[in-house]
Amino acid sequence: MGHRCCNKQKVKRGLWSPEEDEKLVNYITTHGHGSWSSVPKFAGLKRCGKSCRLRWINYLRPELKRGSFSAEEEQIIIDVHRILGNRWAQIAKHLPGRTDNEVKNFWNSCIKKKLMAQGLDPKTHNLIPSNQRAAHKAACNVSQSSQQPFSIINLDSKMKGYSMEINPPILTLPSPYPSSSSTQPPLLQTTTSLPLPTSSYQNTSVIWNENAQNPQNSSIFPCLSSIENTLISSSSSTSVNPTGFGLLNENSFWRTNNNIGEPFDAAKIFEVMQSQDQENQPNKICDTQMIIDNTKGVHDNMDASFDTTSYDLEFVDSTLLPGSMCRDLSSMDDLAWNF
DNA sequence: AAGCTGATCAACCGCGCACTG
DNA sequence: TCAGTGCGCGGTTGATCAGCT
Repeated sequence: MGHRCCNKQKVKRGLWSPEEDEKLVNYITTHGHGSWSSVPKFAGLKRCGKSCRLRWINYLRPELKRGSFSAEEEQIIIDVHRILGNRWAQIAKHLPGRTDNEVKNFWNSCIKKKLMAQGLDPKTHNLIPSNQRAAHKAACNVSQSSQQPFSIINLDSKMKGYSMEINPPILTLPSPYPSSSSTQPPLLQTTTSLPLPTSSYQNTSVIWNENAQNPQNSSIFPCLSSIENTLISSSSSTSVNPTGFGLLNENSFWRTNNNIGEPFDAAKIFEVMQSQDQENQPNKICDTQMIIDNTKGVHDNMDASFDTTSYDLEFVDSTLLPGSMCRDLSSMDDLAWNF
């Protein structure tokens, strides 16, 4: 059974020969593909139009980048996948020269296993509950030592000790208050116990959670089991928080490279994002940080401001933060989840 | 050297959407 | 409004390769 577009004629299948490739390239470079269904006829190929299209898009296009994925590309895939899921074509748009097929294959053959080896659910990017993690680890027979660690959180020393929240997975770190302070939340005991990388926090978007500094308000994460419970409940949902923007409110501040501490303005954010998009920068807003004014709690608005069922995918896609979202699960197990 | 196994990747398949008459 | 057609996308398959025994 052939494709609907080429049922009438007998078409060749399987691997393309160099001669076929040459015919297709010659035809498309001189005439363009126009209607794909008519390409094989005019190009002198016994293939269906669909097959020609696929061959051109995935293999013959001159702008294609061949070779293995760079670490940066890998991180972009992870970041974008976390938000968009298996929308390979959308993900590939963030990787110039890469095809959806290539990205999909790379994900399935490589990234997926790495995430699983690190105790992450490749679908949700959340931690797999501890009782299921062992089974996952056994299932994916990948050597931890050979893994290039991902970063779910990159912090530098300036940020150590602050309470932050990432959603999802949600993670709260201790407050900036000295350990002697009575306001020290009963969360993690010391920040230095966290084996977090100390570089490139500029690529990490974080949400500061003032409530976490306040034991009275701190309904989240009083202990690890709560964290894990949160993660578990989060991972049981099929929805993901696309950007974390939902945590922002009017008391939030927005900072770009040239602009520090302006009041949060969604329209302005969108404007900046669009302008950056127009400049076709691969790392659209990598350098952008959301700085939350921690004079007011933002947690109260979390639930109301983020509707997992109604966010605009196009908007999300246009405002992605490649390399700027949750990072580093390399040490997630350690982080752990060792309490 | 031969056989086995897992990884990789090119290509196919089927579905859904958009467009057109 | 509806059927037909083409295209794009995501899931899956199968051929090939590399590493191991």
